[in-house]
Amino acid sequence: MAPRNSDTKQEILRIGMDLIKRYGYNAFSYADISKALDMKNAAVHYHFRGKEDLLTGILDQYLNDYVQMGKQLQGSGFTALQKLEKFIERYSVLTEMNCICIIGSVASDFNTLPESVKVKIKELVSLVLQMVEKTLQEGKKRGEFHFTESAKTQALLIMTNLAAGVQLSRITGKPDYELIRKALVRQVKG
Amino acid sequence: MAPRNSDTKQEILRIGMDLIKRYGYNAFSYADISKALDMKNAAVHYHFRGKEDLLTGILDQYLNDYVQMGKQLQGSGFTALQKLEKFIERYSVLTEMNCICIIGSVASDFNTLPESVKVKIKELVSLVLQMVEKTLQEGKKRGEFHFTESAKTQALLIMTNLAAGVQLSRITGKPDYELIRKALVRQVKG
DNA sequence: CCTAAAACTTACTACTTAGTAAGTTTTTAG
DNA sequence: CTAAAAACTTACTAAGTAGTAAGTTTTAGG
Repeated sequence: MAPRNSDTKQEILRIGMDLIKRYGYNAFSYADISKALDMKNAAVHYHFRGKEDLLTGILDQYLNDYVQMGKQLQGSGFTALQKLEKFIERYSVLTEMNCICIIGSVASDFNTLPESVKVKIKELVSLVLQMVEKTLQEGKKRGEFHFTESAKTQALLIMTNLAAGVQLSRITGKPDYELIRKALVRQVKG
Repeated sequence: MAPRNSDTKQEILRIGMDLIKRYGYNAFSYADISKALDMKNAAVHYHFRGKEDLLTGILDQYLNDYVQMGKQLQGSGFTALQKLEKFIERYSVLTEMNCICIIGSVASDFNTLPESVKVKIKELVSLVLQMVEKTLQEGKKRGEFHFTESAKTQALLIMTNLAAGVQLSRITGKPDYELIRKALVRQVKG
């Protein structure tokens, strides 16, 4: 079913990430992945010893993606607003795909995860929050943003609006996500 | 382990709700409930034919609780701010218990749920949103609140701040929830 | 006390889960 | 061409999953 050309390990990570965003970590199995790639579950175990290792791999790649995005945006000539909108766009895409964000997904399953993964998630969330906070600070300095809360608090507000926005809109419909998205941009613009 | 005096059906609902808030719908089993009540899994099946019926029962009770709270607050002499704070308090308690809200929990598992349950969740979320929206409108009319967004949009912002606030603070720590809580109150006060 | 319904337990089924050991095919490098 | 490492498949296991049928205990009402 899936193209067998490219790196299998990468394919597994891709499928796994999609399943987490679509159904949640505790709702998918090795069988789901192996079926999607038209192989046996033992093949998945060959690349990732256990589900813990798989989740770790998925989180690592997600974290890496963010760092990559951060580097790309750094000194790119983009305004702070453009940077924020690139961040928001990720959530818009999720909404369109009927998915929720990885962070929101693993946050729900958090208490069922092993300690090593919990630590990784903490790192990931902290990194994302710091990136948003930094962009907000930059925007305020440049006179693009005029929010009154601290940059950290405003970053928390934005993160929660987006993370729960995709969750909620999956239930009540996409227009609600759009209302949230537009409102939070107005909020930071002041 | 649990007291066997009161209604078992109610006890099952209580345990089930706790498990959903703590671990998520797809992360608990009938065995978890029966063990907690020191009985056999078949006894749980006696009260709730399947997991779908159980979730429906839990959602019904949750919805009922909200309607009850709504009636209690209606014409109670409480200010709009006090009503809003009573709503927020529910999330503060969740944070303290290391739990997330039912809505956020089932939102993550939404795509794995049967259609009948999805409909019920939609009703539940709509009701909660309407309650918040109504309180916001009342507060604005009475000069307590001064937010600039529409009451519906502001209700969405508050709901997402709180729902994802408890999720995020379970990862990054309770202080982050407090930052969000205080900021959103400032936001509606204007 | 007696009966009948309610609330269970016992004992099971069929299926799915993560995970593994051993063997086979494919790819790669000398 | 060949050896060996990488990437698999086959064929399992042990545990957990929801769910059920039949039998037993408990409870409540006449």
